[in-house]
Amino acid sequence: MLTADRKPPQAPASPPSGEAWFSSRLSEMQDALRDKGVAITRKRAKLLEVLLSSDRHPSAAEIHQGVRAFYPETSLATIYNTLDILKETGQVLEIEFSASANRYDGRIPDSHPHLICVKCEKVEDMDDDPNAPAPSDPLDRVSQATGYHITRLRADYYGTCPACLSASRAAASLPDASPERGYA
Amino acid sequence: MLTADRKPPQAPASPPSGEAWFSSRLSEMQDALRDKGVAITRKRAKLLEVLLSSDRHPSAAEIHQGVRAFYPETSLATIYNTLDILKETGQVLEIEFSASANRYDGRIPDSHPHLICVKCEKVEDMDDDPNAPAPSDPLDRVSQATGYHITRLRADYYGTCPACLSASRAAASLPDASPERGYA
DNA sequence: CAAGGCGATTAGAATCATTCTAATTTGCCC
DNA sequence: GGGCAAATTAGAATGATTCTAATCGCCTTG
Repeated sequence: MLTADRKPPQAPASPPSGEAWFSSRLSEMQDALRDKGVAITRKRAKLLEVLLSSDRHPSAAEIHQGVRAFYPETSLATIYNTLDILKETGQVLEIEFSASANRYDGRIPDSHPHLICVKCEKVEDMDDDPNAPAPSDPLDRVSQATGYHITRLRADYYGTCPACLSASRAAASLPDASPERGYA
Repeated sequence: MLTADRKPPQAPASPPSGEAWFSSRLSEMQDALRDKGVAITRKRAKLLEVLLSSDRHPSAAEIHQGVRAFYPETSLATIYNTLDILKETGQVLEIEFSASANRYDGRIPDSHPHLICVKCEKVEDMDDDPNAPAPSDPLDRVSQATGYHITRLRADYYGTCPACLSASRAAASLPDASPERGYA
């Protein structure tokens, strides 16, 4: 269910709302950009607004349109560029799809489960803790709780494997280790 | 449920192995193709073998190489084509990435968690039930259990949202509903 | 106010996995 | 052996994302 309150860590927040939340989250993102040493231009500021104003986890193209409503000269490159910075600073969560455009969550940038409609491509936040006790099949449980007909759970843990960890430790002493391309 | 042989939860799963397992799984896939009414050609048979022989969750290009070792004339289109059929029949799990090639799991085609190294792009099965009781932060828990340094959990539920469900129900009576593109 | 510098921005080209297309081949049924 | 549908192919098309090289805007300093 999509409940509506502050929760302990790991239980992602519900659809956040309210002017107070909005501006505090906005400052957070702006601070992160400032800390990174990049300018908060008008277009970037508008991008943040667009990102926080939508609960539909917009794609880069949708954000582009939103910003262009105010600054028609904005190019897609600027959107991607800024999203990259936000990703680096952990201020936006990128939800990857290979068959369609990636979607971005600026409201709740920490890992949290989503409900993804395979028909209309809606992406919603879910307040379910995937590690909560499971009385029954999780697909059924979530189906009942949400009204979706859930057919698949994607639960993947991203990190650095033991081999790569020791490789980087080695690289820390000896300079010039193998430069590895990853999913980071 | 996730694997045939029971393992203590929360370890990197040892891949299924053994000749018995291999041929039974192979028959399963072949039967699924037959049921679908498609021919099991030599190239397709080889593709299945390649898929089951690797525990690295190969990409389409890697599968292509594997098949080409035996049938050098094989084109990538055939690989994608056959993978599509396998996806439709639920015989292969596609793990989507937007920044690099998708990966395919033919050994365990049902939803299950993966460990994904963001450096070397290794993809491993994990025998963890994400709905098991969580004594602590799941990222820490999985890190300790696996030796990975886990930084992100992607936990997304795919299904059909209530609105699309009633739309299809309507479409069942009245013909000609809106044809919706999705993540299916 | 002028010059210099540097990050931000731009348009368009490049990339790359995946899908499509139209033509060709294969294998099976009669 | 001829015919036919399915399988396969090479190569073109697609589409999101990234890259590139040039330009812009703005701040600082003299």
